[in-house]
Amino acid sequence: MPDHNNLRRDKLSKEEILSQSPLLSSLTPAQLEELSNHISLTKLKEGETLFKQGDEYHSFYLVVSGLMKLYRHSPSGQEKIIELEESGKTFAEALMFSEQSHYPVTATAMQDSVLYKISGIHFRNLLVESPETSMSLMADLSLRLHALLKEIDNLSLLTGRNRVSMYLLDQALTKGNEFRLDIPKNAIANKLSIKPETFSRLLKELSKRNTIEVHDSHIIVLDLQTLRELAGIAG
Amino acid sequence: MPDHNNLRRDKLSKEEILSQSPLLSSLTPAQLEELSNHISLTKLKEGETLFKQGDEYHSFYLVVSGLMKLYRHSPSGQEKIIELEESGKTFAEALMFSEQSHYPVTATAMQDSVLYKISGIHFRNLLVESPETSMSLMADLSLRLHALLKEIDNLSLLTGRNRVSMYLLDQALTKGNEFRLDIPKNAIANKLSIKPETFSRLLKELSKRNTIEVHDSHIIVLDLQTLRELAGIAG
DNA sequence: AATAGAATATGATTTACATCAATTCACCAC
DNA sequence: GTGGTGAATTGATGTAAATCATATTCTATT
Repeated sequence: MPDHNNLRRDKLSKEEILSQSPLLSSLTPAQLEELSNHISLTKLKEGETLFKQGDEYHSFYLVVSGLMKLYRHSPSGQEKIIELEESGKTFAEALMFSEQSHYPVTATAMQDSVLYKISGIHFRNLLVESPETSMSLMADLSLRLHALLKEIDNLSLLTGRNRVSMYLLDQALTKGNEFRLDIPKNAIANKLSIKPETFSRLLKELSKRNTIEVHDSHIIVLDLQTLRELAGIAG
Repeated sequence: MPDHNNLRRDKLSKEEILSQSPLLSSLTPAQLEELSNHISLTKLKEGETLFKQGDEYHSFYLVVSGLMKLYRHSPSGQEKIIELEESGKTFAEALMFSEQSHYPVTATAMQDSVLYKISGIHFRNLLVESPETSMSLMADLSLRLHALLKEIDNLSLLTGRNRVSMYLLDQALTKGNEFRLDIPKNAIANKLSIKPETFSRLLKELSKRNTIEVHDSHIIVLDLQTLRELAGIAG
């Protein structure tokens, strides 16, 4: 319901959409024009898989609309969501450097999605000619590294309870004290590296403590302070 | 008098040592010469701390000799080793992009160590003129990204038992079936995100199953196949 | 409306660890 | 030697979360 942006987006030209991405915004119009020939539109229905972990790399992607789930398979058949990419985000661009590389994750659409598919080789060539772009890409990579470091912290240093609190806190701070969980609960649980059952129990526990109120996916935060404490600071 | 090696080392020019690093190898002699003015030698005794998590960023480092431990602090005072860097490796180079940035980890010497300290800003300026170097830096960043992704996998998908097996397997494959643990056991445990007690118990368990033999830090792998299975494949 | 199939919720049980505590051992200073 | 500090081991106990099992929705499709 809330997403007016997507409708707007469809009216924009390829170049306009592309230049909204931090990764591509430092390209000159000429460069963008040139690259544009090696960019194509990809549409996916919910549940469709774009590429699989281990597939040979050729392109990276920009999410125009929809929601992509990037996840890894373990040998035992479990999966772990690494990232959920929403409109405006690029993913799998880190791979264009290692010549002969393979996707380290599987990418599947969680909603009907529209993506731009951008040729890794051609973008790479562009980088060689545009130090500016290289710089901004490197800055982006460095940001991601930070985010992953923090994720490792969370996994190894915090409990599931901490992570759930942190997630709710984060949502409350960006969306206000009353909000909807916009992703299915089992996906959230996975992202937080706990089982859906545990997620459910933890939500219930927080309700009982009167820290939050839960009505299906509608959440009301009653006690931000407690949530902060349960999150283990760090926010 | 007897120690020719060290004398030799000292005879290697700064440039020669530096150019062995993948990150610096694509610089032209002139560029390297120029950068050289912004590189200095740093010596650390075992236990000394180079920089702390949160310190303001100014330089990245190349390990000439020794062993550096990079770790993060949790609010509750725990620490988690993110990386152990040995000779030839560079670290903290991902930060040179964000202007006003801070080290995301603490770096402490685990042995007496010698490092080159390389000015982030100056190196960054060089990148503009050296697309090749940018590429290799981006490849490096992208590798690290992968490594962290894998670490996240390990933490969320595998058990401590899996990780210990994987660690031993890895050691066995690189050093042979009989090897020494070259890092204190408590540091290994930390790297694997388990407690030293648990590490000890798991080693014992593997001994009992006749998968390995343990004599203090001397390990003999008896059954590589079992180790492989316990590691959950993936190696 | 009827039924199948997900996603959720709740309960009972098990598991892998952490935690707490005590002991031994090695290494170093004096 | 004596004592001290810190690493490693071993044991007893506690606990978070997974697992297994069963309801309870909720949604989608015919």
